[in-house]
Amino acid sequence: MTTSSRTTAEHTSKRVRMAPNDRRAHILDAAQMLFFMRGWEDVTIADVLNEAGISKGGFYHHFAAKEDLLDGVVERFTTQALASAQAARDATSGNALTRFNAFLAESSRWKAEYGKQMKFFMDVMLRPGNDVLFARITAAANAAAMPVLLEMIGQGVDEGTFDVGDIGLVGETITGLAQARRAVMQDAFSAAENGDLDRAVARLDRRMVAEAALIDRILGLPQGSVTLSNPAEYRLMLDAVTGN
Amino acid sequence: MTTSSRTTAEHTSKRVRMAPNDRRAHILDAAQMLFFMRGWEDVTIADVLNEAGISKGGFYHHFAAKEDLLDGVVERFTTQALASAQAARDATSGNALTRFNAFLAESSRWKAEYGKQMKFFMDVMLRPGNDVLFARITAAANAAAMPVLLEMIGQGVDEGTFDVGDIGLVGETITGLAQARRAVMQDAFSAAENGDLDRAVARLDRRMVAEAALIDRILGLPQGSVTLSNPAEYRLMLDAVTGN
DNA sequence: CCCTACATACCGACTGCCGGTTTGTAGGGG
DNA sequence: CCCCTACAAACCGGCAGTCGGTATGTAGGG
Repeated sequence: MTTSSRTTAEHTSKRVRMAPNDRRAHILDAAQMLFFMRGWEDVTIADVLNEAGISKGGFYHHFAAKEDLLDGVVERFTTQALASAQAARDATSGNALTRFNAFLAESSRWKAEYGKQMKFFMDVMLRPGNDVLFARITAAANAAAMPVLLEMIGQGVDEGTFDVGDIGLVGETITGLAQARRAVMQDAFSAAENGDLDRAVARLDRRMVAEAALIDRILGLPQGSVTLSNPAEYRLMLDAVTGN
Repeated sequence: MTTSSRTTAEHTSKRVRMAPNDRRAHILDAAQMLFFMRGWEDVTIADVLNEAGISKGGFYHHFAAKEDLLDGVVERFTTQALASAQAARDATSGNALTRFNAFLAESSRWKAEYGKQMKFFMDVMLRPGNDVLFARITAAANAAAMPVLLEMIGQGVDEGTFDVGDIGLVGETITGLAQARRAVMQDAFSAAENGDLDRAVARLDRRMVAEAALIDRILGLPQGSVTLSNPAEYRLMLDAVTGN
């Protein structure tokens, strides 16, 4: 009934003033949605303007360039994505392995919860031409996750739980694993879409088990220490896709 | 004095007919040089036209789009880069470890030989905004190197030399290492440019030793099996930079 | 309490440039 | 001689970014 709160555009052409932070967030919402659906190169400023229901001048009052939008979206998204996992790590006491596993578990849970959006995400990321978006997001995510990772590995080394050569290298390798996982993810997603949910879950789980075993080696842990397998959550996440 | 063979542009506007393959290569030369110096987004078709001394019509007669240029350059470059290493592997007989080390050694030698171009390469790749170029090249290089890697790992597993869980995952992890190395490389390059060659060599060598140790673990080999350290070559490569 | 002066959010026509297309032409092999 | 291919050059549509101007507050003096 009120004049405000339109979900999509529909120019009222009435000028609405907002607090800078709110407007920024509002524009970022529109941009993020478009980027995740259609990628970076395919989305024009005009699209964002239309979606956000704002003018060009208004936009450029809050953002210096199209690139700024990317930075903003990427930062918000990665911060969000990491926050819960980091909190889980902080809330867990005990030795490094326990905390590391808590971190991984919460990270996995987050992905399952946002399964549907992850599907869009993955779909778009995989399309060639969207290397930019993907590179930016993974780079930002890695940069954000790295100190968290290193702190845990450092604790493990201090405790004598972990046996590691170059800590930084190990951190990079582990984030590299998550990065390389995207191909498998895409595979699983498409399998799930074709109705073969069991196969999709199995494929993802097989990958995660292999990754866990590799990380055990890398950290100098006995096999079975790191737990990454959680078929139930994979099923949840992949199911969210088919349920559309 | 002759009308032909200008190194840079200077329109003669005289029509010169070339065999398609030659012209293609000629354009790729110009494009590669520009891309490596200024990146992908910053180079316009007009720049390439100017550098190659050809018209737009001529260009689009040989390439369907700007993207095609990227593909062409990337493919040529990665093929070149991998060829010698692959040949070294093929020429070496013996167990998997021996062949793997031969492969790594030749790959390193190639980088040392092309040190100067590598410097440009790294410089450009590191600049934000060139994610596309970097992503494409690494993706292509990984794709090209993967079968070669997998063949060797497979042999090692069959022989019982290697102890590996998921072969594909191991391959991805190893290529991931090379990918993550770029930051260290950039560090070393800039240190070398500031005259601190010893420090640069030491830093790179330290990284390579750590990588080798990690790969030992990943492949289930005793420490010291995989050799990646070669300070003399690092010095050669880094020296080529300062010698400019 | 209101009016003025100023700051800031916002608008929309306009521009320069860039990737790509179309139409025209030279020139060498058959 | 001629025709097909390699090339030239004018042209086009669309995009990111700019700029002069307008609406919406807000602070402070009378």
